[in-house]
Amino acid sequence: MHDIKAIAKDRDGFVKGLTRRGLADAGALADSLLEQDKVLRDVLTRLQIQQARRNDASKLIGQAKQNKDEVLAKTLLDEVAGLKDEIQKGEAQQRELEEGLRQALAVVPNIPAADVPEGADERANVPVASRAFGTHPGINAPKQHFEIGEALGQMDFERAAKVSGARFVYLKGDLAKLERAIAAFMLDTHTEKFGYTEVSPPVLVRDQAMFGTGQLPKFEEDLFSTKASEEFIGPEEATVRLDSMTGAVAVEFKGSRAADLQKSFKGRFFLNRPVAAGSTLNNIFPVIENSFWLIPTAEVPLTNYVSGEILNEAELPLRMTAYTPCFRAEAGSAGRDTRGMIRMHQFSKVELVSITTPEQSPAEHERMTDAAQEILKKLDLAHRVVTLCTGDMGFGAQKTYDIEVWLPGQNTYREISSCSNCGPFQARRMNTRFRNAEGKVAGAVHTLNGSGLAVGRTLVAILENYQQADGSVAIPSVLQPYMGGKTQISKF
RNA sequence: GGACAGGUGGCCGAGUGGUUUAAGGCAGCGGUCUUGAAAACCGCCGUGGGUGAAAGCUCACCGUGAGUUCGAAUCUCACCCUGUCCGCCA
Repeated sequence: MHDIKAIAKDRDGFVKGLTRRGLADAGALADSLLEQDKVLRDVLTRLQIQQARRNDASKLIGQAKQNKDEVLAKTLLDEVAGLKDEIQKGEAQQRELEEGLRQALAVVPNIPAADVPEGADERANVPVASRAFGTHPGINAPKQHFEIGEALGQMDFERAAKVSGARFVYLKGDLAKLERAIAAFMLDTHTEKFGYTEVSPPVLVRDQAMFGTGQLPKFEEDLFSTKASEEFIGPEEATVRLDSMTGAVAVEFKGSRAADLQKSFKGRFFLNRPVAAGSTLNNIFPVIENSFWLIPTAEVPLTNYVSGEILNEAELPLRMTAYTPCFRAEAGSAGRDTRGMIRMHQFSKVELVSITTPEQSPAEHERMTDAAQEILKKLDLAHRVVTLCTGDMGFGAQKTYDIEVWLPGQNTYREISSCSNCGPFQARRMNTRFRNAEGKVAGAVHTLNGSGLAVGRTLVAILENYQQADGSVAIPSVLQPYMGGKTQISKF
């Protein structure tokens, strides 16, 4: 989330940054935001003058009543009689304008860092030569990971489809154990070598956490949700109208939790008998769903760990790592990567999150990328690193490195990690700040996140890079201790 | 899921409609005293916003949101969270 004051101070920088990202009308957006802010401040200024007058008068009324001076009290009461209405109107206006501005700001993506290359899509990403590692293994007629896994009898997509549908998998035997070994190896490396604290976080979270890291409100269709409970809203809290011409149904919520209800209303109704077009609809009720979200990445619970807090600079950087399942709806990916384990509705990942100061964050970003690469180096898997161009970066990122591992079976590099510096963007959404050495609040922290690494794709990479001519798969030496000393995986 | 009790500054804690501008204490910072320290004493000590060149003036915030009132930490309603007991449960 952007700071409106920062936009006001540097409108051109804001417009230039968003234009670099590919936004067509950044100038108009900036003007609209600044205009909304101006209107809000005008309302505030007027309202506060009225509030100050009311406060003074109320104090005097209190004194007068204590002195039994009913005449003076009455005079003062008459004086402020009209003020109450105006103040309430002003407060309502303030709420509305603040909410409007907040909503408008909530969907604006982060500004790319100055050293991010400009471009429209992944073709404009720029390799980081100094971070390239390894050589492609010479494998004769390499197989793809699902061919290898299925031939081993330890990877089963058909049964997963029977039970859960497309984009799920069963791993069995040594492959199931290998997944666990990979995760344990990653966690041990990050905690022991890089000082990350291992965390086992919640994987179901509230709206507010998803808002904090930027998945909501814009990317709801990528998420899965649970239905924790549902509620039928009666006529005291909702009015339902059916348009007799178009048949369109309109719902208006009222009462003290109207705003919450509006937010939780997903367009479902409960009917206790058929209704005809007309004005009164007493037998149709809106259904409110109270739900949790399934995390698409552990970035969400790890980053939100510090939401709403003021941290001491001395305790930064905060480094956390977690091994969790991740759930993604993959809306809009229909037909892409349909075979194999590359794109799943459920996969596991070891995540890295750092909370730092603005001064530290660029260095921390490099360090985090080092930590992620260290895993691939120890596994001796060839890979390259690219700096994402402005058009390919995620919503909350100001700079992102993708790590792409070589997959002989696919004869290509595939993303296995994405390390992003989000700057103060998420911290502002979460309201996480820090106190400097002098004890003064010194603004929003910077947040960073990166995969360290995607466990499923790491397993894919091992299968394809360590495949043997006889159909077995060699186990990388660093994983052998985690596999009970085994050196290879074979059919049985 | 049921019953009850709670939620006040970094922490503890007082406060049931009107000089509350949130008492008091602890911790922290500065000072006096001291050779130095401790003690004692004095002062400072929340966040965000509006306005302003600044000093300052001012508004909001006592779990969250709405409401009653000239005036709300205090009264009303809803929600969230915590604790204890009961029930269920890996």
